[in-house]
Amino acid sequence: MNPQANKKNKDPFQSIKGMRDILDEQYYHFQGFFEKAQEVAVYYGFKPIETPVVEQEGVFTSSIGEGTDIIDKEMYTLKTKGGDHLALRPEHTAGLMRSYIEHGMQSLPQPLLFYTYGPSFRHDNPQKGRYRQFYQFDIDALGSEKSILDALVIKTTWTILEEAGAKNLSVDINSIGDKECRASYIRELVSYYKKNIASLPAVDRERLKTNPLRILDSKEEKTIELNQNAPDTLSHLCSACKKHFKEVLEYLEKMEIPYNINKCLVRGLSYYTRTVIEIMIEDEETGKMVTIAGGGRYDYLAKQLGSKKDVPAVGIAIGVDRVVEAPWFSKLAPRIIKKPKIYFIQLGFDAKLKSLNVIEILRKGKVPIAQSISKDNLGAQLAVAEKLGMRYSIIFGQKEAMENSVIFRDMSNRSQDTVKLPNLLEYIKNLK
RNA sequence: GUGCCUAUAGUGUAACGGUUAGCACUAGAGUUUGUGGAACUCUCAGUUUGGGUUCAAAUCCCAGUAGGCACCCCA
Repeated sequence: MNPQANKKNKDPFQSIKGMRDILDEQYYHFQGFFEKAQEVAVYYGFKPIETPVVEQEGVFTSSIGEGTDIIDKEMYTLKTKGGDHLALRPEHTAGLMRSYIEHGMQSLPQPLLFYTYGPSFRHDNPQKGRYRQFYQFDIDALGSEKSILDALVIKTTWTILEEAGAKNLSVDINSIGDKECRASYIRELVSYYKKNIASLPAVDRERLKTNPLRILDSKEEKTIELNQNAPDTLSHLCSACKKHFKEVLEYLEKMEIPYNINKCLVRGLSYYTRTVIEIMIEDEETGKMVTIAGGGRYDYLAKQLGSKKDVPAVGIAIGVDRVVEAPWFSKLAPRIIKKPKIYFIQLGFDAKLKSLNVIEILRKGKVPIAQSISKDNLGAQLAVAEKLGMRYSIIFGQKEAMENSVIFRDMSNRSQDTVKLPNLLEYIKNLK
């Protein structure tokens, strides 16, 4: 068998690996979360923005950085018939900054606070809470290097997550410095690892060449041991970075956000500077800490995207799939779902014909209802209404259809009135 | 990209290598049903895909695909 020929055996109509349909309850969970997140973001002064899902490949390669896994093996790239090299966004930040530069937003009063959300794409192997098409909610503050913005972004994210039901969140924070101090720090770090290269596992030797900072959050036991005595970023910060970091921590204390300085916290993306953040929560099943939001400051990204001036900025992305699937998620209901108090029961063909008119009256009167169009008998339908916890039901049968009226039944005391259709809205209004 | 585990109607499940792949729920058609969780009748629908072993494969073997878990990486 030729294994290459087998590759073509894929069912052409099957949904692709790592991608899924979002339906029913789950759809509402996403929608409910996005509504709540927007509400909080707007409250803190963030404005909505939406950038395209596809960008020129260069937007991501030059910002996220070649040598990172995201670019080297996880990005969905495509070539158009016209020969353009495009890519599905692997995250929101690069596109957001591209938009800022392209629209000359430097000339607006700074900073600009944005939120954005939607799908991103990474060609990664799926596992729990991890899909190839995944959803992020991003909070970003562009155009200022003030430390209060780092704190504001954290605070906003924190609040969104708490409103979504998260308890006992933990914030890991670190500073990886700027161009003043980072280069010399990395040099020192590299020389430290080189000195101890004998006890450095193979994976991390590889990282020493590609991205030495990442050795700091290695999971290799030997490396973790080694990292205890590794030079840490904080003591190598230049005075400006040190001050910035200290201020961020002060703000967090004022806002009563508990944080944990994690000297081994670094970021894989090459555009990060100074503050790096990760917000984690304990997974109730495994007891492990799971990252549900992450981000940091990216003061140099703008220049990498062709801006003549630096645009200091800071942002965090929430992994929405992980939030919505978590057992603690409070299943926020979207606003379009109104919880009805009235159950509409219809009996017989004539009633069904006319029932649409009755429903239209109720809809215009903004009275939310639930209804059954099944042909169950009256008793069964009343039972359903009972089960759904309806306070009232409207019974509309042959007789009522003839008489242009409905029976309005109070489920709690089983009393009922016959109400003429023209008086129905008035009658309902008087109930409340 | 790597490793381990898994795959039977829409869902949940059953079937020693051996009859026509069974059951429940759901769905659809119908009968009955005018006041608090109805009954009955009928119907649709399945062995993930491709190979192999065998007289015989849902069952054993190989590969593909998808899902789960872990690594890598990351939100």
